Amino acid sequence: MTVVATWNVNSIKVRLPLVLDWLERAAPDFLFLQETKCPTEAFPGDPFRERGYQAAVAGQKAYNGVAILSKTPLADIRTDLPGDADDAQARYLEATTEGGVRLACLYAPNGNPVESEKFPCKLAWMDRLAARARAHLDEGRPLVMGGDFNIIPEDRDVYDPQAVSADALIQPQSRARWRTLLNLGLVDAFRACHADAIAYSFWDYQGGAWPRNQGMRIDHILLSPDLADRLADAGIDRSPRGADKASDHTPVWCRFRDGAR
DNA sequence: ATGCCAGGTAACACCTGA
Repeated sequence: MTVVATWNVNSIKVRLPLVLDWLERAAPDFLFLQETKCPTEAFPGDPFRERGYQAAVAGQKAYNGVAILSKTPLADIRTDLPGDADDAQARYLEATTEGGVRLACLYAPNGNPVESEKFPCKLAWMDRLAARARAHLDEGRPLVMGGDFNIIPEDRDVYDPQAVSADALIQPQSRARWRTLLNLGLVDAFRACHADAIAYSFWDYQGGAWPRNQGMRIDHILLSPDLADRLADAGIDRSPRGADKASDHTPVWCRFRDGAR
C-alpha cells in the first residue's frame, strides 16, 4: 500500500512539530507541502531525514514555497512549471518516484481580488498546469498532481456558495480550469472515493470558521487513470486543524493498492 | 464596507492569504 498526502502548512518552521507528529501518525510514503514560506536552503531537512524522509524543495523568502517528502529516492526534480514567464514564485515542483510515478506538487495562485490582475494570472497559471498535465498523460506517464489548487470544484465543496460568491476560488472561470483537468482524464481522488461526502480542507482563521465548520475543499489530489484504477481509499484528516498553532489547511490523502490489477 | 486571524518582514506597520 502506498499513501500520498498533501498539506498546505502555512510556514514549515511554525508547523514543524505538527508535521512531524502527523508523519508519525499517518506514515505517508509521500507528503506534498505548500506555503513552506522559507528559502530552499533554509528548509528544515534534518528532522525529516532523521525520520526517514528525504525532501525535494522549491522555496523562496516569505511567500509560497513547495516541497515533497519521500521515504524513497526522488529523481528528475523540476522546480518550474513550463511556460511560466514569471517563475519567481515557488509554486510548483515535480519529481519521479522509484516506481516511475511522476509527482507534481503545486500551490496555485489565489487570484483575489477578481477585479485585479491577479485573477487572469491565476487562470493563465491553471492553463499552464493543464498543458503540463496533458504532456505527461500524452507520454503515458502515471501522474499524481496534488496540492492547494485554490479552486472550489462544486457548490457542495463550500459551506455557503453565496457567502463566497465574489471569491476567485469559486468563479466560473476557475471552475472551468478545474474541469479541464478532469476532462484530460485526471481523477479527483477524494471525490472518487466519497461520491456524496461533504468535506473541507481549509477553514479561515477568522470569524470562528473552524468551530462553525465554515470551510471549503480546495486542496486536491488528481490521479492519472492508471493510478485511479489502483485507488483504495482517500480522505481528509481534520485532526491537525484542531491542534494548537494549526495551519488553516489540513491534510488530504489517498491510498493505492500495489501493482496492477 | 470593514475587520475579523496568522505568518513573514521589517521595524514598532504593512503585505499576503482565501
